[in-house]
Amino acid sequence: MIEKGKSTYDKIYDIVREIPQGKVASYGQIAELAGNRRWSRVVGYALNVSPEDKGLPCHRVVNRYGEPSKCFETAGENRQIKLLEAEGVRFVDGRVDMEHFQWNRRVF
DNA sequence: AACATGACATAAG
DNA sequence: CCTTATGCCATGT
Repeated sequence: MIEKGKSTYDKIYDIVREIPQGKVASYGQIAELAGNRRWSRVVGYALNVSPEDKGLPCHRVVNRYGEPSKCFETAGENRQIKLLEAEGVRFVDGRVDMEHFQWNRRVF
């Protein structure tokens, strides 16, 4: 069967939903897993226009430096950081410790 | 079809 | 470390 209807955004959302709790993924990583590593920008755009946060842990997506999005800034604090820390993700100097918390997809 | 936008990534100075 | 500039690509107008 021809499976269509799956737009690029859907693929991206699908990957994002697979990010386990306590882990984070970079835009480039998601783009690559979604099928094209050059979709990094599209990933950000997709999350920006994401219809709902339901089942979409967009807070587990950070840039390659582990920095959270400014869109989560509220009252001078990043809600994204709080959410991640609540999941066990450690932050160092305002950035995620990517070395230890970046999603591997093949857990091991 | 053309242009503008964007929660990125990489390179260069 | 910082700022610019360029590449990249789906979407919306």
